[in-house]
Amino acid sequence: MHETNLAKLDLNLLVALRALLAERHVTRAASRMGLTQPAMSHALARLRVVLGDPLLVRKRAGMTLTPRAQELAEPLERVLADVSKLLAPPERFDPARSTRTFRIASSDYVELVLMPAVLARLWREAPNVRVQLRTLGARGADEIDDEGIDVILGPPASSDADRSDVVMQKLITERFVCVVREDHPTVGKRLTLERLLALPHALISPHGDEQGGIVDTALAKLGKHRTIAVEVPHFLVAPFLVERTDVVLTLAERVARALGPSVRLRVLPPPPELRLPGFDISLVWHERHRADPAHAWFRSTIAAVAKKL
DNA sequence: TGAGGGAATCAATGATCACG
DNA sequence: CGTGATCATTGATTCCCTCA
Repeated sequence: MHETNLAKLDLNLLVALRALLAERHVTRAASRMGLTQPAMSHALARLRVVLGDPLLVRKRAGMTLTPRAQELAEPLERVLADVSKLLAPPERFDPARSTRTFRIASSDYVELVLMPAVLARLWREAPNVRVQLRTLGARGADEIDDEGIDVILGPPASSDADRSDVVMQKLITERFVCVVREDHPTVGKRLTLERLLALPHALISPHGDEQGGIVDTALAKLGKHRTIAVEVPHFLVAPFLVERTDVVLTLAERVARALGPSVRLRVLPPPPELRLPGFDISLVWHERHRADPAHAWFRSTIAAVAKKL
């Protein structure tokens, strides 16, 4: 048998071979494996066919190994040890010793609000793991097929519902607030709808979609319209524009909070009649990672941090 | 559900050795 | 040399699994 056909080979024969090589005795090899002596004799006969060698031959002192059998002993042990390792239950993930790299696709919103706390917690338990943050595109869960992305952190995309192989866990619910600069000349402690509409607006529009944002949708239901003076693609630039101008910006509450110390902003609840909906940030991953202990640990760490926010 | 194949067991045979 | 003991091999049968 030059071309080894593993599908046709009973790999258990290798276990029998190990017993035979160790015992040099068919009867004892049989009892070691819990077989009868003829069963082991048959196994030996099959091994002789497969390997094309007598393996054990009768001599005065009993059965002795052929040279081929002696050659086989050491690699056989190696192979069987590898097989045992392969079949053993997965090793438990040890955060303290892991040097794994985790890849996250997310937005600058998540990077600002979630990642500082996540990284702090992560490295407290696993000082040697590494994290790569990638910008989340508009394709939602489809991006976890790319370049080994472990998880997506962001609002669920509309296409995600089609994917049955993707798991989604809601982490935080976010509300919107309005911000103006702290010393804004015309805005006081409250923001009425009339005042809001009188102001120039900044719009955060990550994917540059034309139909405007959530605020515009809410206003349209009231038959109102606002003036968008400036449109920016990133969450984090907009507050700095607000700080130096008279524009009003509607953005996620936690971003406003996180920037509080470094940007002089006044945070105001949006006018209640606007009925602005909130949005969710979810943790999204592919089902294939379910049994991976490292991945599970990573997910639960993120979830635990998000719960505390 | 029944045919077919593979492996185990049972039973018998063959080979080797020790000992009188 | 003959005989009994021990162990491997062989053949028949049984059992179990798979697949049509």
